[in-house]
Amino acid sequence: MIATRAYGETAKDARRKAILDAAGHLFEAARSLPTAALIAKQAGLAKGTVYLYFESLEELFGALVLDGWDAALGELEASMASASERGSVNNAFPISFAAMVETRPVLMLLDGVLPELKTRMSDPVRQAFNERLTRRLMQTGERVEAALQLPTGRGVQLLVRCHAMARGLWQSFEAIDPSCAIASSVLPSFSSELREALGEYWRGANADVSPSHG
Amino acid sequence: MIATRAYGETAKDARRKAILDAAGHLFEAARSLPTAALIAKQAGLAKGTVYLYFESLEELFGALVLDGWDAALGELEASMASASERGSVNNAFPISFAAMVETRPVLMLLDGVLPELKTRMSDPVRQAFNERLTRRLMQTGERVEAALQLPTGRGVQLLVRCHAMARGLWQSFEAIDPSCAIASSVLPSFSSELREALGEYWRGANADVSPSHG
Amino acid sequence: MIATRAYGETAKDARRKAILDAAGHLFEAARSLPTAALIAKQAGLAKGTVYLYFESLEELFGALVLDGWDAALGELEASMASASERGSVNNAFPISFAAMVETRPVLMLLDGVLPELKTRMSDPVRQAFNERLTRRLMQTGERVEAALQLPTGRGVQLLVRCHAMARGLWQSFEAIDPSCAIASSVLPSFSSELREALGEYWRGANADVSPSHG
Amino acid sequence: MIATRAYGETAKDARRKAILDAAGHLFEAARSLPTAALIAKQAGLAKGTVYLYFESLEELFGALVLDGWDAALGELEASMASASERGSVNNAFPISFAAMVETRPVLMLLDGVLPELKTRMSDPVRQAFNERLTRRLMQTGERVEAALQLPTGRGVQLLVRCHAMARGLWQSFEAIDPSCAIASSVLPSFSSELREALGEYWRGANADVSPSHG
DNA sequence: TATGAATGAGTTTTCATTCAT
DNA sequence: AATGAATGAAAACTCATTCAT
Repeated sequence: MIATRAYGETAKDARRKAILDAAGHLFEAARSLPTAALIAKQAGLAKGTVYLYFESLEELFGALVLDGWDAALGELEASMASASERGSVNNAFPISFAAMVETRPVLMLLDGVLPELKTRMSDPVRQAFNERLTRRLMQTGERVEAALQLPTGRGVQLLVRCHAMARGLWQSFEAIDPSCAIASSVLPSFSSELREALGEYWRGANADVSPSHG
Repeated sequence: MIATRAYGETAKDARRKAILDAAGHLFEAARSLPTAALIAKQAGLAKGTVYLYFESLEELFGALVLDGWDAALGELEASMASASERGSVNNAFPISFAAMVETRPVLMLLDGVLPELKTRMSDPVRQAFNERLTRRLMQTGERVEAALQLPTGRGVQLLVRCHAMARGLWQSFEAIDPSCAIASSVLPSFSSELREALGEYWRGANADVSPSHG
Repeated sequence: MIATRAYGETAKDARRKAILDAAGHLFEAARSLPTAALIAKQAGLAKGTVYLYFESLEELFGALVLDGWDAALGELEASMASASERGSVNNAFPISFAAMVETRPVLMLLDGVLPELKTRMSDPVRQAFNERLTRRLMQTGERVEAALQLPTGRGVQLLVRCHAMARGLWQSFEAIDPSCAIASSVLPSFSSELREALGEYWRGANADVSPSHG
Repeated sequence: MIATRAYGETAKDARRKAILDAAGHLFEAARSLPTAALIAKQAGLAKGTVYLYFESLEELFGALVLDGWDAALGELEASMASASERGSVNNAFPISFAAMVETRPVLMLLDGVLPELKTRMSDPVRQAFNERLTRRLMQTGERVEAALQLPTGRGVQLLVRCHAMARGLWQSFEAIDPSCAIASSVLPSFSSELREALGEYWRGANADVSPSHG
């Protein structure tokens, strides 16, 4: 019952990925950070092996967040690029963003535990995490600026604000208890809420400031 | 060194409040949920006494959140009412909201641990928590509707969306590591970000839909 | 299977003593520091209870050493005092010292793990340990000076040197493997070795320096 | 980055030596037994390779002790021999012994962990260790006897007793915490303590027993 | 010979909660 | 009502050793 050994960089990357997948699945199922023992079991490995690939659980979860956002932002960039080609850039961003979020509930779930998680990270781990995440966001920000012909810096700004809206709504809505959400009569579903709210924000963000007839 | 006994409802309420205060101070100082032992010590009581007033730590923290939002929303309602009297209702809401949030960092901090916290709540405790929070939000929503002459339901909606923006931005910015926040060059401070973002959202939310010249 | 509660200082002191006893017995039997789980079991308590009385295992073992030496040195002081009364002070010290050591093998055993133990102590725990041990030794040193009419400081010196001889011999001899000791033909038993070696040292320490006819 | 293979006895001995050196340096630096992984890294080898040269870590550390004492005793023998030629044998032994110890702090450090180490050795390893150490000591003992014209057996005896004094003093003094040692006012430094104590012992050990005027 | 990935037993410590006093 | 001693289930992480390559 000893796992096959991962020799070579490719195999090791794959194993690392497998561990992250295991952790992700468990987290999604339980909506709560899994233990090292559980992750190992799910990945078909021994507990110690997990620590061969990650220096601590916090680093592991950090990597999960980072990888998740990397993929999601990549998708977003692709959407923007193709929209840019078709000339229909206008409201593409909030729509693509909402789609991206809805496709990946794990990301929102992970965002929910991030504050708690960061608390427990060691200083260097947290620093590395923050830096990598920031860098990735800024990259997408630049792509957005290019696609929408926005001034420098405006891309990340929009990205961060849309993300904030999504994350905040998620936590109010579906975070833990979909059934007993806030005023389910008034605010029907996370999905429609998100689209509407992002739409409103986007409209305000792109309005000419001058003729503001509130 | 045995604490005076709290006879009668008033005395008991005061003691309950004292426990919550102790927990709140500790949480704010450490940015991490305090243990039962610590809370008791800070409140000058024995550990067991805490459990006379709260059935579990989760319930205690839930009450902390609820009380915090109750006070904050009360303030917000007052702001709206006075703005309404002065006739200057227009952008009063996002400004008051931002002010409210900035005055009470604990609330945002608490919001950060809420997902984790809810995970650990027992079902009935979580249900009660959700219900009370919802009810309180809807009450403020109605006041907002009255002050701004909005249709039914629109008040909570705006409230929830502004809250989402605030909570989401906070978590991106100041959650744990103010120094190493996201792209500090581009996105300077939580405070200014929040005001700007809420401003943009509010403009979009109140624009006539017809002449949308994006 | 819940242990009776130790209410009041006396009961708590007794329980603390019981835990130390349990640890001491286990250590003597296995000649290796017992785990927290084992100590608790031996003492008929839950693991967590041990940590109610000691902040860490290291502190516990430190207390074991301290208590052991306290008792042993007390005995030594008594011996010196009674010898002083009888006027037969001359070689009383090395003899009493040897007797003290032989009666208490645990002390020597503990001395053996002390370097290792100190390595693992936290700084404050180690500091406190060192200070208390030093203080205790100096107290006995003063008593020895009084009984033998020695100049100030000479008492601790003799104490430390005799202790060094005893500890060093023990570690060479019986530390772990009594059967396969060093040259069992030439150096028969720890006990006789110790008496002889201390006798030799004592003679040299009390010789007039002038007529040294080596 | 695969280490060159050690073909032939000489090459293998050299590699074995390199591993021991690595372990020794690490131990001296950290004052605590290094892990297999660390030793391997320091030696520029893979973990598995260490186990080609030593059947267990305990055996490795045992070898470290043995080699250390072998060198030290060799030096002592040389000192005695040269002192014997010059005719100035009288107090040469304690002086040479003290010098030997002071030059090699690692030895004392290793002595400190020996009890702990022996506890963990497997029976055969411990047996072999004890036997080799004994044999080496007896050899030096004989040389001492020859140089000082002592009766058979007296050499090891003196050797063991001086060693005991040194080891015991070291553990009281410098073992871990040089600053906070025992009564630093009364007992100034390990070095001077050792010389004085050995001097006293030596005088007592070589006094004629008959005219003992204590 | 050399490598280094995988193993998993083993340990300390924390802390919410209970309940005898 | 208040106390605080006792509980014991977790959980993270280490590290000597093995063995497939």
